[in-house]
Amino acid sequence: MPTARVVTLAHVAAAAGVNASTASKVLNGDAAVRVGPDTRARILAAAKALGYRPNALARGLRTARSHMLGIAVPQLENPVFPEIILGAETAARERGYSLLISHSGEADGDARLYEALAAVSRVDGLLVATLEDEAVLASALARSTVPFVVINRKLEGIANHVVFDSFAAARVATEHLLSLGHRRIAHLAGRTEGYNGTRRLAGYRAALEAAGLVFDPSLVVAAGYTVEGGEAAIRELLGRGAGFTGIVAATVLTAAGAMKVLHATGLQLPSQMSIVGIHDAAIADMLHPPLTTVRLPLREMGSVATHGLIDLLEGRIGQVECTLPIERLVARQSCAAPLGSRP
Amino acid sequence: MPTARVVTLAHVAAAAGVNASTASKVLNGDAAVRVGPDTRARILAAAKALGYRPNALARGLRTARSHMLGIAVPQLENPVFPEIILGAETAARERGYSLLISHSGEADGDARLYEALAAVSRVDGLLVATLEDEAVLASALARSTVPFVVINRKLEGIANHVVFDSFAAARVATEHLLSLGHRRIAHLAGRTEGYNGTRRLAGYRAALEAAGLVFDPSLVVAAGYTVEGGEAAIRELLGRGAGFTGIVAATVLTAAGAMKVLHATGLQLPSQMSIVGIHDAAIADMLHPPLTTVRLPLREMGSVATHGLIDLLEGRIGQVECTLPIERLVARQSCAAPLGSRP
DNA sequence: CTGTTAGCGCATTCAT
DNA sequence: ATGAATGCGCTAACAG
Repeated sequence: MPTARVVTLAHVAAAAGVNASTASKVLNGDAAVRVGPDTRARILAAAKALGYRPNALARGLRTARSHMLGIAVPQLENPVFPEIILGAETAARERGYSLLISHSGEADGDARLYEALAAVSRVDGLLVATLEDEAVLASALARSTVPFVVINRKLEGIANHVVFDSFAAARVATEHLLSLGHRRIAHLAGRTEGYNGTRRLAGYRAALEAAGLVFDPSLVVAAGYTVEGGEAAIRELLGRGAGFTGIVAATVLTAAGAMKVLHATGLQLPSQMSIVGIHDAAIADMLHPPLTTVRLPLREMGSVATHGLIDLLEGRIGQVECTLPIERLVARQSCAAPLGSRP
Repeated sequence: MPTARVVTLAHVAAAAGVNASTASKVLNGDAAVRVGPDTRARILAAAKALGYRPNALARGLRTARSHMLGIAVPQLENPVFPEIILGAETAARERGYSLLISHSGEADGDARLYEALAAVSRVDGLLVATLEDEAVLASALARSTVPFVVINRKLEGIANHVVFDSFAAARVATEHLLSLGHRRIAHLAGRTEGYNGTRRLAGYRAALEAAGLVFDPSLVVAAGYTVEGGEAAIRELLGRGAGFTGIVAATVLTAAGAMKVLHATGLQLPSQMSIVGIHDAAIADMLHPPLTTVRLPLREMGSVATHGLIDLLEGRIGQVECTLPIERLVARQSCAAPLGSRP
């Protein structure tokens, strides 16, 4: 497999009749270099004519900057992660960086996770969007030799992070149901220990209390972030016999799982049961009925984290701490006024 | 931002009291080197003790192999691509390669696409899963300086590709409906010019004809590969008034779009209309009713393409040409016997 | 204004 | 069985 003829800086310099270092300065737009306009033109012309492409490896070796970023995600099945990656990849490209992907899979135990992170070697920095247990993640990250920004959660003792306002997301979702007249609203929570889980639960509760309702723990079930979790949780809730007419689901997958069970139960959506999901994934609009959601700035989260990481790397800033506002509620057909309310 | 102390080969060599070149040979398991067992042990121990990690950039510069692969995908919104990426990333990691991601977005025109590919510079090879027009893609690829494998389509004049059996996928889907007693089966086709589109159409038609039915062009509409395309196509079909009781949808997104319209129309699924989708994405099970699908070897396609590309790179093989069999039909609740059939 | 020199970290001849 | 020397392609000091 003969690699195609590769044009090096030396070729360009030779063609332009200058020294390689001069060509390097000109091509890199080194501001501190004063060079004759004709020389500059010759170099540029030669580079273009020869189709010169700098060797990123050599440059990286010399400058100790690979211009590559790694992103660690737990999985690709949940649409949350492709969205984050999309934002990250776009931002990275804008800034002249490439994005190396690594999915940690079912990594448990920090050694395994650390391996996944280390596999993303030769990167200048790391974007971390995994779902590990706090302690495990912190321990793995403590060994990192490069700067990193944590996406989608705040970690005790770790400065750099970009999150969105999970509290507001749940509050807005709950308020929507409240405004429709619902008074008994259940919450299919995420992981009630995690950052997002606790914030969402708090947002749900705050909305309830602001409306003068009392928080009823029997209306809350931890459902995780999967379809199966949603199914199990709604069954549990239904089994408890604690009447409710609306549901705030922690994610769109949780909502989908709940809807499967509700359909099986024969309950009519939205007339007999309303549901709001948090995360406006494409699937929300494919569910039946189309799911009302809170649109989350996931792409933006990836993008902001990436710009922040690069700024960090380049010494422009010292820290990345950002909480993005949620976008808005997207009303579809999964919510209606509760049955009992006046018509 | 002081980069953490970095251990080089020289450090290891010094610690072991040997020359760097010796350490290099031992650490790389160079077979042609005979080295004293104690020396070898000392080197290995020193490397481990110091936590030596070879500098991938330096190694790449020296060997002219970056051990990085690029994957170009058109988008991340369609779950097809994350699945392919997952397979590719896993395979790459198994072989000691990293995966650099690049989404070409709405690239049209080969210059733009070429830029996207070139952005994935510094890679040893390229995995190409874009959706471009044949000519555009071929023209962009012609400029590639590295070997590539095309995923999910065959291209005129381009040898290396990994596809799945699109013909069989559509045939199996159609046969399922046939076996249930359907006789008027519509096809929401993909892009009827593309590789997959034509193969699927052919598979659909073959199944029909094998069952002694005549192919009716008025039952086929090009729907592309999006939800909106599915919606438009089913409306078109319904508008034609050509009666049918079953639908073979080119993708799960197409099927989801069709189902939205069918629900809006008030048709009962599956009692009044059956539907099968091609591609067993996670969403299939979240639709209502859960969608019967043909499971496609997407992850495997990514994995096989990646192994093939690496084999190509390493000179183990000369060509990658592979058509993967489909996995199987996954029956859910979107199909039933047609109304007219005996009970 | 431009050229010279040096070296990033590694793998690879070729000598011992 | 090991070491010395060389250079991959590039950029950064420093000369001139």
